[in-house]
Amino acid sequence: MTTRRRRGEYAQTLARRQEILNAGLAVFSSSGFHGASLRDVAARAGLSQAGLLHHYPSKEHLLKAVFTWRDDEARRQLGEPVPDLPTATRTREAATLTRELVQLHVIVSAEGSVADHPIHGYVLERHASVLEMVRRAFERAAVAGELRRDVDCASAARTLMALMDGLQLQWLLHPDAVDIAGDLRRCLQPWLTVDL
Amino acid sequence: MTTRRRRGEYAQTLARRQEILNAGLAVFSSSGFHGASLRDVAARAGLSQAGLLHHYPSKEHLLKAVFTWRDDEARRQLGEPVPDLPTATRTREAATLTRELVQLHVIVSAEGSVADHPIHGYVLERHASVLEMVRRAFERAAVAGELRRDVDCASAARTLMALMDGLQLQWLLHPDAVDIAGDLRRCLQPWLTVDL
DNA sequence: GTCTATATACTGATAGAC
DNA sequence: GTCTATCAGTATATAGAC
Repeated sequence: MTTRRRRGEYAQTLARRQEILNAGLAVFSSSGFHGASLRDVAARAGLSQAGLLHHYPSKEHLLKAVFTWRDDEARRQLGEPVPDLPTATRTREAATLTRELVQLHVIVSAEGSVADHPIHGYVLERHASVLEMVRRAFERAAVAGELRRDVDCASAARTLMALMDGLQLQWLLHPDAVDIAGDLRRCLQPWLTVDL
Repeated sequence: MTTRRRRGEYAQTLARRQEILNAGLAVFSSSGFHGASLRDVAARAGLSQAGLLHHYPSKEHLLKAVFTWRDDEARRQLGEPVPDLPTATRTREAATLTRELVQLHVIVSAEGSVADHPIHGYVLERHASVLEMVRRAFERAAVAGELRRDVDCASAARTLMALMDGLQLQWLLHPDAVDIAGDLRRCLQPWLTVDL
């Protein structure tokens, strides 16, 4: 659909929007949606607030753009389709936590849990989809005989996801007093028939 | 120190402040600190914004007042001093979750994880103190022989707390698709030598 | 203790020149 | 595509009458 564009112009616009997204990430991740100001984002991206609104017509549009950009990026990084449990765990352990990204996730998820928040639907949807992905990973582990028979996949998925969310918050508060990978392993291990 | 006050006046002021705290809880819990407005709080408490500021001289003071009020209440309800692990778990299970309270905790904890947030220090402090309380509960369980020898109390405490935080967020998003008590039990059980 | 009125600042969004 | 200028709305906080 967007084929046959004059190369130079398009690339420049894309680059500009990327700058804006980066700036938006920085601001939203430290102030949430309500606390953020478009002028602040614009200043960081090196253009005026009106200039910003040319690319993203409202604050809500911008937040959604930042969010979907990061989600797609994360999905791309984790790899599609759904990886198996040990691989996913190892990938998670290897990934360096970026304060900005973790804060965006934690703050916007919390804000978005309220029904009338502009991004509520999106947060809901994403949560369900990630949960489903994790559940499928557990089910595949079960089929592969890596999971103890008495473990319920849905419950395990909920637990694992809750744990990750909680640990990320802890890491934000006390980056050095936390052992995410270790705590995850120790919580998961009793459910498995194989070593993590 | 605050003895010998004329009863009537004092009680009336206290009641007024309590109304304001209730209103503040309602507003802060659905909009966080940044999204909340003092006019909104004042309106719900049935007085003007200037009237509100007479009792709590700034937005920050009000948030702190709401927060400490709720914390004290929670501590009082859970019982001091630190209860043992099975008792605490059972109390937790019995406590009905109030959307307002859970949201206040989740949203303000998330917002407060940022260093320059007005309540950052408070969130940090409270997190550490709760974590310490849970750790002590595990250590007492260990002494009582209720804990498996290979379980590290600090790690278990972090994990349990992270799990609680994460499950509360999940409950906000999908109140019916969650089994907090069950998930908690299934996660804790492998560490214990007794049945929960 | 509560009010009205107000100071001051910042918000998101729009209009229109270039 | 970017800007300046501006609008209308809202924010917290203060001043001072009652």
